Amino acid sequence: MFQFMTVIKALADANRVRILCALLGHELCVCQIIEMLGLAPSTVSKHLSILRQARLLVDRKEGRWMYYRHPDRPSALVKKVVALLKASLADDEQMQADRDQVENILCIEKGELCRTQKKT
Amino acid sequence: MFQFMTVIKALADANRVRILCALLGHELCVCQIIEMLGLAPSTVSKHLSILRQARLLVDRKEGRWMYYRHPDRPSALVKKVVALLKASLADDEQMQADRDQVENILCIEKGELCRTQKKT
DNA sequence: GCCATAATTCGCCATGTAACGAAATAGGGG
DNA sequence: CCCCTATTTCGTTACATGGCGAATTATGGC
Repeated sequence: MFQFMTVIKALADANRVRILCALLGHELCVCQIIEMLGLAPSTVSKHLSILRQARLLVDRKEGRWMYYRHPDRPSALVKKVVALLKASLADDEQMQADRDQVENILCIEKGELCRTQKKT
Repeated sequence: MFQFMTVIKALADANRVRILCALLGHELCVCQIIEMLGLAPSTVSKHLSILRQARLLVDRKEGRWMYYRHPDRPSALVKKVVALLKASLADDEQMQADRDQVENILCIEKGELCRTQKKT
């Protein structure tokens, strides 16, 4: 029950759902997720930590950059939840827009991306 | 997205999940749900209204009594969510305890049940 | 029609949560 | 070895949510 509620509560925020969907195809660096959501780094970091605690995501450190992705061997619950996400939001307008934006973000060099974020 | 978030947020409370699980086999009267949860009538009524708005439950009025149950023709999303509930919480301790208690509650005559609640 | 009562709505309070900016942490490059 | 910078942690604020009791609504029995 506790584990179930942890996972559901992690899903109970639209920005966290957007993160999960954006990571469906590939892993992303934190600064790329920040760019997609348009939120403060501290806010995004908190969201990622909640998703990590629920075992919905895992992280990987590479130098100064931190990457997040879906776990390689997810629990049965996580697997079902992700399947639910895919089935329910595949055609969602917001998710489509996010996918498009991530395409653009992936074209920007990461150093460049972070420098831009500091200014705005 | 909005609909998805409505359903997930409705699930993001342990007492509402308990209600959904308790209603898996049969419909229940509000006073019976109140008895199972041990919460104030107004609180339970609010929870039920949230579940109804998310289309996770439907209600049926019979005289002074209001019955809640799972919808007869649930949406694809609701169907999947309920399947997830069943799969994830079938062996849950709390859910088992609730099932047992509902068994007992069903033995009490509803008028009697409501009278008992007014006193305590 | 009036009273009793099951349920809901309303108003309030306490707690939880999402957002931000500032400060701290960790890793690479000079 | 020190600095620069990507990320996290901390402290604060505003708002959402869950809980209760009182008042309201709706229905059946007298």
